[in-house]
Amino acid sequence: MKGIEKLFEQFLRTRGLRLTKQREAILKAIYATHDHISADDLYDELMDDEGWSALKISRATVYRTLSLLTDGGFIQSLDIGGGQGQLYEHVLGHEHHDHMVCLVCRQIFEFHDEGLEDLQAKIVKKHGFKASSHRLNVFGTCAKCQVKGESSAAMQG
Amino acid sequence: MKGIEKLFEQFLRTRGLRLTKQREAILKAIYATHDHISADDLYDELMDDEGWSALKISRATVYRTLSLLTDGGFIQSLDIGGGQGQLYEHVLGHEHHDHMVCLVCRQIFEFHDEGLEDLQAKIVKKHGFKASSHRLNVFGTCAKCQVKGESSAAMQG
DNA sequence: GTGGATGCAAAAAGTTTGCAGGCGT
DNA sequence: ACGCCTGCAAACTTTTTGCATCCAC
Repeated sequence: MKGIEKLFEQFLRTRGLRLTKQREAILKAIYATHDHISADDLYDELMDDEGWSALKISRATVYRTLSLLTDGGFIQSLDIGGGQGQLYEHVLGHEHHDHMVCLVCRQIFEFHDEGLEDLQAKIVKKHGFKASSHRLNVFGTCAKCQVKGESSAAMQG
Repeated sequence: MKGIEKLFEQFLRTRGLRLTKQREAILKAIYATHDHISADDLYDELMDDEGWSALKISRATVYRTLSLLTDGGFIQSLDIGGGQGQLYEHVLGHEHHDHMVCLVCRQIFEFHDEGLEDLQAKIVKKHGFKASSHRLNVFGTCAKCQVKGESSAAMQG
């Protein structure tokens, strides 16, 4: 965690950018949650967490910093549809994974399979494409909601 | 193509909805292109194609119909990032595939691999998740842009 | 004729940008 | 002190919605 701040500072330095309190707070906040969070929710969280202090953070700065963090590879965004815009998650200390999105409860589950990654890489390469990243989102119903679904279906007849 | 219109009509009927000229035109337009198109571009295209006729179509109707078509499984949307909103593509007569997005030229390439589909399905099921659909987007550099990249890199260095 | 569908324009939601002043280096 | 960074508010983009009118059935 401290290491990440160091890395961020280095990243900024190499770009001739400055480490400000706002940027630090945003980095911390997004690394403090292990959820997939929207820019707006992150802003709200920062308002709560930082409310007691004199530190003020505007939405604009949140967006600007999020973009910066994405460039630096500290976070990545995903869009799970439903028109709520981008969700962000931190990358460091949280290796690559794919997502299963439950369409009933909107919860997001992560999974990872090395064999799948290898096969994907092989196929893409076969097409002459040089992959730098990928995003696999599976939509459906999670185990919990499948059970709930059955019981409510039974109630309906 | 005629068959698709029939299917759409049936779909509307089962929902107690009506087949209007606007809906027909939008369906045709999205099945006429084999590209991934945004709502706005589709709107523009409709304005051109239908400009000579008396048929008027508003953006609102485009969005409403796109949503209807997605519900009916006639089209599907994807978001390739870059904040240009959703892109749509037709589904019928155009079986499931994944996407490779070239970050240089922004072109989208489609591919499909049965083995990959099977493996994905197996893994997801293993997690107790019931998948209804999935979206795999691979980001990177297409073959053409790799070549271009090399030559421009050579120029710079 | 009736109720769903449309166009228009305003509203929403998410994100970006211009500018004057603040602050990290 | 320099000039990057920030907050603010306005602008922008994409999509949704309210309402009076229109038209498919």
